[in-house]
Amino acid sequence: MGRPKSFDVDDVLEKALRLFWERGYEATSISDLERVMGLRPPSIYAAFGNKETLFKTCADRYVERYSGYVVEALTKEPTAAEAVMRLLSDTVDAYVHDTQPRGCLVVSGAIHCPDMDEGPRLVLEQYRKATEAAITTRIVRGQEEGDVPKDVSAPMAAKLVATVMQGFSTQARDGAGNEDLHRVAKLAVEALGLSVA
Amino acid sequence: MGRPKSFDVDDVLEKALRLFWERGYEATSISDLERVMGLRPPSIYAAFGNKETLFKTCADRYVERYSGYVVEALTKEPTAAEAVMRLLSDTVDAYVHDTQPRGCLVVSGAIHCPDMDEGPRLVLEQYRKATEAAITTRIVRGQEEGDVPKDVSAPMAAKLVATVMQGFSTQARDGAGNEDLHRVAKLAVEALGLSVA
DNA sequence: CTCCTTTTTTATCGATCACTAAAGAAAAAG
DNA sequence: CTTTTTCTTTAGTGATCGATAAAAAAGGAG
Repeated sequence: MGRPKSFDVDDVLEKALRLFWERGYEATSISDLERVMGLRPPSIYAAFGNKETLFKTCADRYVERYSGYVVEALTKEPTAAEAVMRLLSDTVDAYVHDTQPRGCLVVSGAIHCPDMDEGPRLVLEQYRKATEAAITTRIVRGQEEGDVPKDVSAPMAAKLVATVMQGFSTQARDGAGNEDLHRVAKLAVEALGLSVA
Repeated sequence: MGRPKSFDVDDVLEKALRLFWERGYEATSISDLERVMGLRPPSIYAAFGNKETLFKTCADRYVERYSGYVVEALTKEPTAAEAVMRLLSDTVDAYVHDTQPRGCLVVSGAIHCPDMDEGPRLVLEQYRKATEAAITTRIVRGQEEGDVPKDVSAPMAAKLVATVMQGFSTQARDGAGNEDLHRVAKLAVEALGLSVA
């Protein structure tokens, strides 16, 4: 019962996500969000709490809707080398894409926040670390299955992959071309030495 | 003639630089700068213009005082492979250092600014691109001098190195250890295939 | 000393920040 | 219909943003 919402929650959330993605947490004001969401402040606060909880909701949405390729790449390929190659390749396509803001919300969305130990920055940091951990797990699996040499340090190889992904976000925002970054991704994987022989 | 300044310009500039380095351009307020510089607003504005020009002055200072290792690494080593190895190694030491803020001001100091086409963000972007260009130049030189295979794409190899450096800034801010990043740097260089045979 | 220049201090400025109280409007329930 | 519930609109809150006007203070020049 009661008066029904005049807007579609999913729709306005997508618009907020796009703005946070483009401008980052701190540089996006409630006033900016009002404009793109087409809502007055009380509607925003009633529906999403406050700016920080709205951002967290958007971050979760980003991971669900725009980062699916990470798990996809790490689970759908037969070898760790192929998984990592696909991961980096799909990352490039996600970061340099005509219909999306450049770069990654998780990497570049909240670098500097007043409090390092809580808030948006920490949420994204946890997502970054979860990604790196997932890569480590995939490489370890490769070693168990025999497609990755045992002398490779899975955590360090994974950290290099994560580092390259994070660097790609800056590169994408600086205007790097899709094709160039694909070549860089290929170079990076070759240097990893993940394939046996 | 006239009343002499009550503060040392170099000294307060260093303090402003450290704060921008730690918190980034947008998250650092004039009020914060007042506190660490020990100055009242009119003194800051009279000496440094406004917040944006103060940041640019700090960015220039950062490059001069804390990024000297880049040119050093690219000019003082006999081969491109050694130059790149030293560059990444010194980058790790610069980004994870007990007496300095973690990460890089040029990479992480101004990700999101209202105007993409001017202001702090653009200044840092230009520094990032200058670094990548310098790496390219060094690798090309290696090819001319015969220590880098001719079939390597210098621009792409340089972009990978720049990407890893940029990723290191995020890694450093996320708490990665100095030793771990050194291992990652070594991995990255090995994968580059810059050495002939 | 007095004058002149520059810097300091004090006290703000208007704009914008994130956020909200209160009243009006739109639906379902009775 | 009236009542109840929920949402939207209007209009603002105090706090902080970057930046400044005006006056007091500290030096050198004469």
